[in-house]
Amino acid sequence: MTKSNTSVVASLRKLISEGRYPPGERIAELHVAEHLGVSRTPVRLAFRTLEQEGLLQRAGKRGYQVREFTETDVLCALEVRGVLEGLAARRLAEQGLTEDVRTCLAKCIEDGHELLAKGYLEREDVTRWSEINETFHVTIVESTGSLVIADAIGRNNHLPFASADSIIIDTEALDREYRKLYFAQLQHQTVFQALCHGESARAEMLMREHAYIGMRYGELLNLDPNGASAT
Amino acid sequence: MTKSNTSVVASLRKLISEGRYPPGERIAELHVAEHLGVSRTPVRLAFRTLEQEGLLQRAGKRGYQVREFTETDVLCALEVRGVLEGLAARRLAEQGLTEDVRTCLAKCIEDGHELLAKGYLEREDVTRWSEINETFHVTIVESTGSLVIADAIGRNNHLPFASADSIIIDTEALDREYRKLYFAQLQHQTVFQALCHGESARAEMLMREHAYIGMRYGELLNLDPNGASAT
DNA sequence: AAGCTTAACTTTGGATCCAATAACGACAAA
DNA sequence: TTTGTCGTTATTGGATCCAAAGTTAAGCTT
Repeated sequence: MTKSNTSVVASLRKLISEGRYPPGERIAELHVAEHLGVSRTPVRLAFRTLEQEGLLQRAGKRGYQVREFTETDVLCALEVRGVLEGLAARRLAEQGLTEDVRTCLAKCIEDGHELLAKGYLEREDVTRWSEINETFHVTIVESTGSLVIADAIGRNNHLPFASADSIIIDTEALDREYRKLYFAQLQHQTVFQALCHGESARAEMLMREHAYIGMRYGELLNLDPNGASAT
Repeated sequence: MTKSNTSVVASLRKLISEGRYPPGERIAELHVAEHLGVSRTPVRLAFRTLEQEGLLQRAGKRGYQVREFTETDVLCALEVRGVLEGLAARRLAEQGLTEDVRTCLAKCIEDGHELLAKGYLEREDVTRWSEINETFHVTIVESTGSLVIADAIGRNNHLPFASADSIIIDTEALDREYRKLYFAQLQHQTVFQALCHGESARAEMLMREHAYIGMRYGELLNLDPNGASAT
């Protein structure tokens, strides 16, 4: 059969998220290799990748085990993602917006509001939101010269989606977190919208209003540390 | 010789950051293997790890190349780190503080102010700051039940330190970014200090004052999206 | 019967071998 | 002289082999 290595990683990730290899369980190279019909070598490579992604962890000195995620872990991962996207959004805003970005954002905002009109996010809505999000993400990546932030987002992306299916999780809490993430993103887009129409003053006001993530980060140099401590 | 795999990763990372394998250059398994006196297998494993870390990237379909970082990439990575630490700090603050955390933070703040008293951060100061930071980081990790954020920070940690040495970078800009990061951290610690003394009102005031990262993130559900757009 | 020692088996890590393929170069034809 | 094609070479990916380390279990001793 001879699958390519990337597909081994994908297959293994899928197996784990499906619960075929339950969290906390030790995972043997040979077993996976036979299961996927490949040699041990690509499996070992896949293990390294999955370890870096955080889906696997070393079991003492001996092999790997599927990492256990608590509910807060998953929610944390979503929060990390939200914060990083906020950072990306801020940098994008600082750089200025090209025409492509504007049209893309307009579409995202439109779709977003439509999705938001529904009271409760169904599972398929989350998927759809994920697609919108993906577009938004790609736009940011392509506009931002630097790939570093995009990488950071990408690195943290697998976690919630891979593990949310495999663990018992309070769907209501998950939904709530998704909504938070979504609202945060909508706020970013709102700021962009203001920027698109050249209303920079209003954009800045919105940023302050939203305690825009990292907004004052660039101003930190002007702060007196002792003053900050004493104020 | 038979080095362990983790040491191969470390050695390779060191070689790259020393510029032995210049950015953008293609890097061959065999060459590295001979250079380190090991077989190709551990090198291949190391390549996967380094790829996930973002230090290597695929060169087309064929092999890897050392990733090139621009100055903004490195600064971006530091900014990512700052944002993530801000998030970690917020969660820690929400959870409440144990006695260990309090003493550790007190020490960090003391050392921090001392370091800050110097006008300009020397290279060795950056290292020292890095150590203080490490303590702070470990404390956060041990206190926070969830390892996810710590992972996220860890994943993005290699980049700036590994590449800052290997590329030509405006040291003044780097220093500026370090200072920003440091000030941001000091702000977090200031908030903690207030929390330590039970001055929750003042802590909250400081959070608002600093546009504390993610502070209002938990309040987003109360916002009317249309209202946010219209306000 | 309980605990310790030892031996067999399991499993990982490293090295080597083989196959596939992309890069490189040489040679020939236009 | 230039370009296209074919053949060689270099390099990666997968499979297999071997060694080392650990785990388990059985047997022996006290």
